Amino acid sequence: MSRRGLPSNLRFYNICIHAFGKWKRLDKSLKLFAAMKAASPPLVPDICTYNSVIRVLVIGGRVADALLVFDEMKLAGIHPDVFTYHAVVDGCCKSFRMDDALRMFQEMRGGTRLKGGVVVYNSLLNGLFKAKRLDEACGFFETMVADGIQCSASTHNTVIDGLFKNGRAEAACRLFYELRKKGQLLDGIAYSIMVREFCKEGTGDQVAEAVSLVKEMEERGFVIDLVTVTSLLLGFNKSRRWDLEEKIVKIIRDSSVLPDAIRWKSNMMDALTGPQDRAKDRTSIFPFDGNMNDVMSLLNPAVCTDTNEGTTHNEPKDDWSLSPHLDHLAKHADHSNNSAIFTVHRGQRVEGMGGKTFDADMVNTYMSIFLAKGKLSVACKLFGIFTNLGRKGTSYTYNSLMTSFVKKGYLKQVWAVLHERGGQLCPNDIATYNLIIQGLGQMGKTEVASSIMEQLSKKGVYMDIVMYNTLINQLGKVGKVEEANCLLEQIITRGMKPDLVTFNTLININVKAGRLKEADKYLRRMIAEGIAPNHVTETIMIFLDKEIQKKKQQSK
DNA sequence: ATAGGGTTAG
Repeated sequence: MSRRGLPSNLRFYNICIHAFGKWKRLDKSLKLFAAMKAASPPLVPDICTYNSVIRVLVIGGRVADALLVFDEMKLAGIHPDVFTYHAVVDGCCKSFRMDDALRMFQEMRGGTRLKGGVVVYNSLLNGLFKAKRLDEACGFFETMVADGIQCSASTHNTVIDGLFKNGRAEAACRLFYELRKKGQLLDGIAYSIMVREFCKEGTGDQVAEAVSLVKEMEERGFVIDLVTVTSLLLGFNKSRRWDLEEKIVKIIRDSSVLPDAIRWKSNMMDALTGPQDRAKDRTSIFPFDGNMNDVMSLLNPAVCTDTNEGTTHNEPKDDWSLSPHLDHLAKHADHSNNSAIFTVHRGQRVEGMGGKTFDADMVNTYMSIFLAKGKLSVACKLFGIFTNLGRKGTSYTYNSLMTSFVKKGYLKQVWAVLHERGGQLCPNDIATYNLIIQGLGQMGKTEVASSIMEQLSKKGVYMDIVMYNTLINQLGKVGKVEEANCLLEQIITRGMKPDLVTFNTLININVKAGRLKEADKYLRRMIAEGIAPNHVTETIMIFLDKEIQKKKQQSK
């Protein structure tokens, strides 16, 4: 297509659609698309338009729609390029649609012979690890090498993190130390992952090891950012090694976030020792009367109103349009921000001191420390101080507060917090929904939790392994063991792999229900999957043993 | 334009 023939306006629209996507204003982007087509003379969407719209849909968590638009684009005779494939592959990976992601990837690599860069490979690699498909992830890593792709630091970080999260700590460490020996392709993030792992267990020795790694980071000139500092703070608190905190301040020469974080902490401690506002702890703002419709509408307006499904067929069809689905989306742009169920992006990235999120992230960190200690009212007070500052909480602030409320059975407070968020721009992230599922179980509303998951499933919304594990446990507790067992098959059907928690939960609920044979079956299956039992499994097995002994005694 | 902070099991 000749450059001269292109209306200059098209480029302008494309840039705006892309920009609004970054701000998570899906509605604005879609409206712009509609406006563009309605212009006179009408502008014809080009590859850049489609790439932008697809990216925007992915960012807004509307992966299913993004895939439909992707198909429409091909039907319209526009050939996807590497950017298009990158967007759809990335979207699929982030929403646990690994089979779709792999299919797209093969289409790109085999069918169109486009050569994707290392970024696409990294995206897929990360997705496979996140979906707990360890063997495939390792295999894919080899494919990458075979394809002649030059691994980047991100590749190694993804593999190190993926090995840790899949119970292969030893292999992860080996890779890290091997790369360190070679002195190549390791950056601050690799160190940060190692620091996190050493801090997680919280024994004094391990946290000391983490501190020495941070020292090495400093020597190598890597930035010790807020993510790393957060891991350290959690480690100091768990191990109670305050001497290490002092030590690390001395180690760090360059100005970094750590001194700021520690100063922030002492200011916060001062504020917290002031008079406690008990009323804030127990405000019952939410008039929860047991009406489950409220819960459903809170979860997802579209589930209740049915407006989205109904309109598709009643609309006058424009037979000439090459993008009917996208047109439909654009027409209903106003609702598009509400009907996104999850954001694909989980939390917000932290840029470091000076960034707007510093306070929010510090609150998050200390909130989880207080909550872990069961100091709910201190956490509430902290939350109050934070809200009075007039800042918007990131989703994690709410999530950690709600986790604790849910665990203590303060469901009213959970609803209050959710209502507070009602008018917010950003859709809740998946952790929030995991909490709701958990909360419903606490209220004895397992069947509601179950039906919500079923509806999400029907809508093609992605659910992560935590959500499944939570529901499996709840079904088991109310005696619906058979249904729980079925969920395992559903996990597999959806292209995910059950993890250690899934199997421990399944074994546990089957033991408790007296189904010893099934419990044994799941144990074997777990081992066959290459998942190593841990101390939780052991506890469950001891219980299983006792049950078997009891049975033998009875039969005598 | 990809990677790192927590959440699920006893």
